[in-house]
Amino acid sequence: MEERFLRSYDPAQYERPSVAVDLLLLTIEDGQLKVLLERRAEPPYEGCWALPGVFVGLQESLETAVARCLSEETGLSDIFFEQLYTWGDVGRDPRLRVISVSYMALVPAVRLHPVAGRRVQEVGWFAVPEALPAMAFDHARMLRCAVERLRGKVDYTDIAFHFVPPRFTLPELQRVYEILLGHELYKANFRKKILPRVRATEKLTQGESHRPSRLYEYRGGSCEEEKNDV
Amino acid sequence: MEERFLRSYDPAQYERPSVAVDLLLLTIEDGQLKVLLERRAEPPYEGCWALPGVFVGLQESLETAVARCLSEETGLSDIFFEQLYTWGDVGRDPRLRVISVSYMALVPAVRLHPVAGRRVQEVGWFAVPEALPAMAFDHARMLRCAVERLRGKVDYTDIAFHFVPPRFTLPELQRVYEILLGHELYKANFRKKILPRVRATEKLTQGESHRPSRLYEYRGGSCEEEKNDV
DNA sequence: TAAATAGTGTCTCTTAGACAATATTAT
DNA sequence: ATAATATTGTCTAAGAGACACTATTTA
Repeated sequence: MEERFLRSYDPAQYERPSVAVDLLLLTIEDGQLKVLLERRAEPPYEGCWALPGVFVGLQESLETAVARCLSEETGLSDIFFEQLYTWGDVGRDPRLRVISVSYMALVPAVRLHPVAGRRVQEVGWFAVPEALPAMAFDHARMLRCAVERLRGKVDYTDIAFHFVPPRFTLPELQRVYEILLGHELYKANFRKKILPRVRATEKLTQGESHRPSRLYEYRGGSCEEEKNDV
Repeated sequence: MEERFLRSYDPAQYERPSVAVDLLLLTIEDGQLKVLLERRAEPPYEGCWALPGVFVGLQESLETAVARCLSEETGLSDIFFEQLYTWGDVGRDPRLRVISVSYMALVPAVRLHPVAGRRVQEVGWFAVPEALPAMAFDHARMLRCAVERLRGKVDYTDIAFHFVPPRFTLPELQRVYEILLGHELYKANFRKKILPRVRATEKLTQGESHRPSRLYEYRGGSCEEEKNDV
């Protein structure tokens, strides 16, 4: 009853938590799923690695905050992302109350090569879950949650396409699926499943000492959201 | 770069949004999916219907806030709920910046009968989507999102079990599935699919002028989270 | 022509979907 | 017996999984 009154009366005057967005920036490189982490320069969790994140300004949407964070980390502004989960335990940050909205962002490794991030801190890409360092706050749990969600969506959505460039070969895409699912797939079956969702181009790969592979494009529009361009 | 500095320095001193939880409290009654709404007594959206919700206190977790809200609305403390999505557009509340974490709560209709809610305002159960009134804020969108999520989870989780009491008949459960999915199912196939997930009891239904139906219990532990007891 | 990878044809087996038949209660 | 609903058996069709075969490039 009191809270009711509180709510309708003047919630603005009560103390509020801080709100942040935290980023699960994922890519696939060297046959592994990798996540971007930053080393913390001061307490708490000094020296630990943490997910990139920013506080949400009073005049910006969650998506704008995510785009801002992505731009800082990669220099890119058209990376696909989607909201995952909001973490609000009282003690998750020992300094102050922070409610954190986590987002998963997926990017093809080739787009990252000239690492154009304007980051000051030390950053690194870590293989998941093989090569993860000690992580700050509840970020290890966030990561597990993200990977679980990603794995779950691989079979019934086209989310895996976000890990390959606009033109890709089917063997290349198959490797992405295999890495995400954690087991090998049969070429023939994979192609039967994927072919309706892609469009063949005229081009073939070149320069390798074996039969070249045809390049395909995503046919789009089917079951996955588009890139969150800004 | 500025935001980085801001973040690591002292985020506490900057203005913060308010954080609320909003509740999609759903049940199945009279062959329809229904949602609980409250009529707003003052602006904005005076007279419109809105989802129940509360502001998140500085010392309570999101789940605690949800349980508090559920208790106010129903008098119950062991209703299943799960987080859906966090809505953070700048203008979604014309008064002040509110970031809202929406939760879906599912309850069997029989538990609601002696409506023990301690609500002051006018509340009502509305059939979705047939009998929805004009809704405040972005709550209509929240509802669509919730129903979509619910429908999507019906086939690959046991979420539908939350709409039936601990002991239920298979025809009863089948009706829940049919309402959620929006189409009829074949008895024989439904039973084949469900039987591994339930445990038969010794009891049968009584008092109807036809063959009685066996009561079953959910075998649990398989693929769905448990109730969020408090 | 050998090595290496790309791409295709086809068989099997599981399972979802459809329908028919039988069972058990009250009137 | 009849009405009404519960419960079971079985056929079919579609799709996932497995494997063998063919194709095309460079060295």
